[in-house]
Amino acid sequence: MRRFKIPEVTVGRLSLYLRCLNELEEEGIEVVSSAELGRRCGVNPAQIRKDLAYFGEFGTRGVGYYVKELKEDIKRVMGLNKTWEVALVGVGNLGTALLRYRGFHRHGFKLSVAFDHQPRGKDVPEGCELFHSSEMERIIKDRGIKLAIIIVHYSQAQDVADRLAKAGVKGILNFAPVRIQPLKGVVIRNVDMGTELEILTFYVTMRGSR
Amino acid sequence: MRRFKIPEVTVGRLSLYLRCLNELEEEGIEVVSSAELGRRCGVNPAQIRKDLAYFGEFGTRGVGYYVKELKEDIKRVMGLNKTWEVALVGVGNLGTALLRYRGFHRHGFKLSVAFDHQPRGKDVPEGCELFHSSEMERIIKDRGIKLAIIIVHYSQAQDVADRLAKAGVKGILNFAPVRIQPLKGVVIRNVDMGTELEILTFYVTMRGSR
DNA sequence: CTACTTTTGTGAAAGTTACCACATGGAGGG
DNA sequence: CCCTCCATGTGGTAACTTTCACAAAAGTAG
Repeated sequence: MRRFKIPEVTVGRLSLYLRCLNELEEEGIEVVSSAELGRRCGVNPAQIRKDLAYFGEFGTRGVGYYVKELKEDIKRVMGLNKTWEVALVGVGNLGTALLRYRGFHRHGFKLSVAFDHQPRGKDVPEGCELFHSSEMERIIKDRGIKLAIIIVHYSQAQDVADRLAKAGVKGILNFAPVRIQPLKGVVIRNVDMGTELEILTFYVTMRGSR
Repeated sequence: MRRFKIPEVTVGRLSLYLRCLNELEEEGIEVVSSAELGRRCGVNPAQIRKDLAYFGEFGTRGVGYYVKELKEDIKRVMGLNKTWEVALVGVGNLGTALLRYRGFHRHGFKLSVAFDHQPRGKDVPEGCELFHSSEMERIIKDRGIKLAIIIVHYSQAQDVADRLAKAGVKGILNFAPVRIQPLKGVVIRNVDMGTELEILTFYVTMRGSR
């Protein structure tokens, strides 16, 4: 089982395979070939085999992959064989919506705490506690929370990230439209919805004008 | 000005440069070198020059780039020198939050119509009209809307996408956790927040265990 | 006008990622 | 027990991206 330098695209595809395997399981399919899996999720079969080969040998030659087994293997590899507590910072429009988003729970994430600099009057769903930002470091440290979602105004995003890192957070999902500067020992992913739309307009404009 | 096959990463970076140029402009900086721009947005200077070279020559040797000009050039290249009307399908938690998200407007997008199969009692912001899903094709066709955001239950996403494509939509931003099957003449981008968190856990788990 | 400085634009090298093609080895039948 | 079948795992290569390094061009000073 090799360890170092797994391409990010590979990791993204693992997540995709996982979703596809769940569907297969629901359909009662027990064994799947890389060809079939590839057809279903739009990935070249050789690509799938290479992706999996980074982590070991999960298939059986002449047969394929046992859906249930492969699912568990991928979950283990990705660290998804446990529930992760996630802190959310910034309880505005989008923040509130994300707290209520069921998708995260399905994936084994629990948004258990939220922070805002104006918590008064704000409403969070059952199972989530809301605190003032000033308590952020303390609570995250106490609970040993490793993942956080930043969804504050872009001018505050870097500061929040720095504080989260200091409190022991190891992974940050940033929705604010700024690239957070790399922090030692912290993995950062930026989701920029404005950019996503702009990429669309680029290709739409281009196709239209040629 | 070359045209074909611009890598997606390049387009994403153009959007990043644009954001950075806006900041420079606000700071009153009129000229910037690829070195300075690169430092600010964490991109190799040669990369920036290569990215821009796909579309023409925008700089002045020995000087750099005129911030205002480059900004306009990039906007033109990306098709952002106009306001785009965007349709949003699925007015649930996240859908509603996206309708209220100011970020899109800043980028020149106008979420002017929304659709839901249960529009009754749902509240959309000023400047946005809410309709029943059954009117989707008609209204999109009538208004000539080219961009849409899908944020419905994953079981309906493909069907919605097919209908949007038929109605003349050319670009789809899909937030539902399914890969939409490619549609002829339509650019599709998937934003999968579950996957984003999973990629984080992968790297966090990996770093922790080595 | 010339010499010098600076930063672009770009050919070529290095580094990544995706894909093909086939040897390998497990499963099952005779 | 051997033979056939079939899909995996993987070496090699093609395709693509990033980075280097330098010639070319523009501005400036003497």
